[in-house]
Amino acid sequence: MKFLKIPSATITRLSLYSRALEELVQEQVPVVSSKRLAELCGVNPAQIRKDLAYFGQFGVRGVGYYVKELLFDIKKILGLNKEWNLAIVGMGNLGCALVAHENFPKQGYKFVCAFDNDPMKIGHRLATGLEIHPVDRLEEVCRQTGAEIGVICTPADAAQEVANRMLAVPLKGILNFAPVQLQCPEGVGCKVENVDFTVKLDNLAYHLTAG
Amino acid sequence: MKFLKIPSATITRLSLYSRALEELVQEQVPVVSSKRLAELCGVNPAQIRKDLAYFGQFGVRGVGYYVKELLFDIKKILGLNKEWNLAIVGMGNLGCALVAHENFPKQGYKFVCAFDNDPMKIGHRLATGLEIHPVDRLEEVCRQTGAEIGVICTPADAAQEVANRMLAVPLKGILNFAPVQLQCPEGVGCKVENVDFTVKLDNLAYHLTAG
DNA sequence: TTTTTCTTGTGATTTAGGTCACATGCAGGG
DNA sequence: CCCTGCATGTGACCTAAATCACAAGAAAAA
Repeated sequence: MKFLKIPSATITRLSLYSRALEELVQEQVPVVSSKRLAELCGVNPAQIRKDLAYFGQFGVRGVGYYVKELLFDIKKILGLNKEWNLAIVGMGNLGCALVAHENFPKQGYKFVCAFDNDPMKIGHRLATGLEIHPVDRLEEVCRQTGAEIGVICTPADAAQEVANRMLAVPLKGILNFAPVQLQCPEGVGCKVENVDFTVKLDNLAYHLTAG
Repeated sequence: MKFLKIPSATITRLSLYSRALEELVQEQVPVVSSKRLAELCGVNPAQIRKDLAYFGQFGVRGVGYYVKELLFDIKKILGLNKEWNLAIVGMGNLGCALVAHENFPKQGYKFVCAFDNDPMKIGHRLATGLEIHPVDRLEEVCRQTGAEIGVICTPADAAQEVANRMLAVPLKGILNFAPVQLQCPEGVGCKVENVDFTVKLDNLAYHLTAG
């Protein structure tokens, strides 16, 4: 395979494939065809083969893909063969829910530090044992704890300020739950992903209204 | 403007524009150019004009767009000129956080009923006064309360079952926080939107690893 | 009134991504 | 050992979306 720019949609789908494969591992299915996997993920079979082709050859012609092997390979591609350290800012309802959420550790994501500006919360410990630090100390504590990815759960108007601090650490990835478009200076190698349920709801509202 | 299929990416961006315009209304800015709005949203100016062109003409040449008017028009296009009733299933940490989240009412989304299967939770009332019903009664309570959109916050293995019940109500839109690809029968006019932070995190992990 | 400036609206172009279709090659049966 | 069946891998094709570039039109200045 030649070196090509990999569509970001491909990465997103790899994540979906990985999830479906975990399921199949559970069910002790040894082999899966692109056809079957495509059904499970709701995509086109050729799409799967194309996506995988960016990274090498993983299947056996006439047979399909060995589930365990393929899962291992995809996880390796995505960088999920290591544990990722997360820093979270904004310990409101949503922030606390995320820290407690079981899916993160299951996928190898670990919260290593937490921040908030509310004096009532600072110093308090969460159920997981995580202490809440003031946002002032973000750079310092992130470095100490080896945080690699930042998670922003603050209100919209605080998010940019927090993002700036995260860039200063520097964290190289930000998962943003605040409903704002974060402005990241060019060239700073920081990838931002937005989790935007308001936007998703608006999509639903539109389709229910118009289509 | 002729009748064209509208890209779903356009709808997503309209939601972004709407958000940025709310901001501008706050700041009492009367007029905005596509150039300026594009900066705020991190998109191409022509993109904005193209997106709006699907729905009509909203600007004044040489001037720009009147902020309040445009906001009103976009909200109307998205169907946000009414209140939407939400039903939520799965009152764990995440579910409770969402019900308490201030952004939903701000945008005209209102939780009208809540469900869980845990006997410890059923009958209990949330801070908002919302009572938790057993999932068995989903169809009944959804109809009574006029729920229009379903929100799924259950673990992955319960999500499909819940979705099926929602289709039976019938709800016409589902916002799915569970990490599964919900299977919706063809022809049932139900739009599913996935809020998938695991996938977003995986994207970050990939970029930090490879890119 | 005429000219200049500015920004929209939109056809043309480019780019990117998704789908198709078939040759390739492995496995199992006769 | 050969033949048949099956699923991958991939080049060719097709579709859709983003960007460009410019004509049209409004307001302000001269």
